[in-house]
Amino acid sequence: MAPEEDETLADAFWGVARRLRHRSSETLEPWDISPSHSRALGVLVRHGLMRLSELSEHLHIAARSTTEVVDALEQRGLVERRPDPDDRRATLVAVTAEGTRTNHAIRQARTAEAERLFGSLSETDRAQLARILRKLRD
Amino acid sequence: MAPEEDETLADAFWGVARRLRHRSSETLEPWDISPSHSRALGVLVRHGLMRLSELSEHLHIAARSTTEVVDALEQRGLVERRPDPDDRRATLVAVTAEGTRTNHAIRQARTAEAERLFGSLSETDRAQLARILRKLRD
DNA sequence: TCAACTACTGAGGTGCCCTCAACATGAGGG
DNA sequence: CCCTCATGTTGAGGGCACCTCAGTAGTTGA
Repeated sequence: MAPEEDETLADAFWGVARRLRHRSSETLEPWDISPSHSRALGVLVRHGLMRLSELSEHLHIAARSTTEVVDALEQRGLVERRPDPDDRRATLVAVTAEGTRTNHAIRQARTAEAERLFGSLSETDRAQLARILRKLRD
Repeated sequence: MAPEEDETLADAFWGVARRLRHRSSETLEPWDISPSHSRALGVLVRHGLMRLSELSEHLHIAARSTTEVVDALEQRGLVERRPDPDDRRATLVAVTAEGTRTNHAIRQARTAEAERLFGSLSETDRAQLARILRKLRD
């Protein structure tokens, strides 16, 4: 049967990932922010104030990596760290006004970007893709 | 209507990519080889002897990056460099016997891996996904 | 009070790419 | 024949997105 074809599924995936990475870095260039950072910003805007550990869970990355992401966003003035009044071990991350504005701008730009990359697909293909990806990620 | 949903398409993509990376590194652990290196090995086995520059094109990466990939494969004895008799600027990359064997073993393991990750999908979903990914990558 | 646990971060590392510039070789023209 | 320009590869250096391991400050329960 053709086991090689299943195999190329992963390869095809990486091929698309590469293109997507290129596109994203172009799109985000004006804000000097990386895709993963903008993702974190999005989570923070949607869910509001939270601890670093909580953010880690949302992003599915290690706590240590979250420190770096927050460092970058803080350096750009998009978020700020605050002590948690309830637990002095913890640090809360809050989005600044600037962060909220930037997030909006980025969302718009990324919608346009998705248009360009995923635009070659039909509506139904796009819906299929979204559905399948979510299933894989559950 | 709901532009945010299109936006998450890219995010969903990265979520799956993360899982795929984890799985792959587990699967490939016995051979101490990375996904991208195994991809290169696959290309070389399928298409035979070729120049570094040609390999770059197949992989869609910069020539300089190909140098690194070949370095790694050569270090593990899976490929070897040979001078190109027709052009002394060029270097040919050839798969060794060990490389061919390893490639076979890896293909089998990766098929099993795909089974685990993509196994939650129906046959038709898998076919859809493969088709859509190839369209996005063309 | 003390041991066990939790939240965060410094240090250091890996994978997978990139650009820029150097270097040798090759091909074509004056 | 030499000079220039193009081509093939690689050294140097960088960036992003992650990781683990170990350490510190703070908390909680017996």
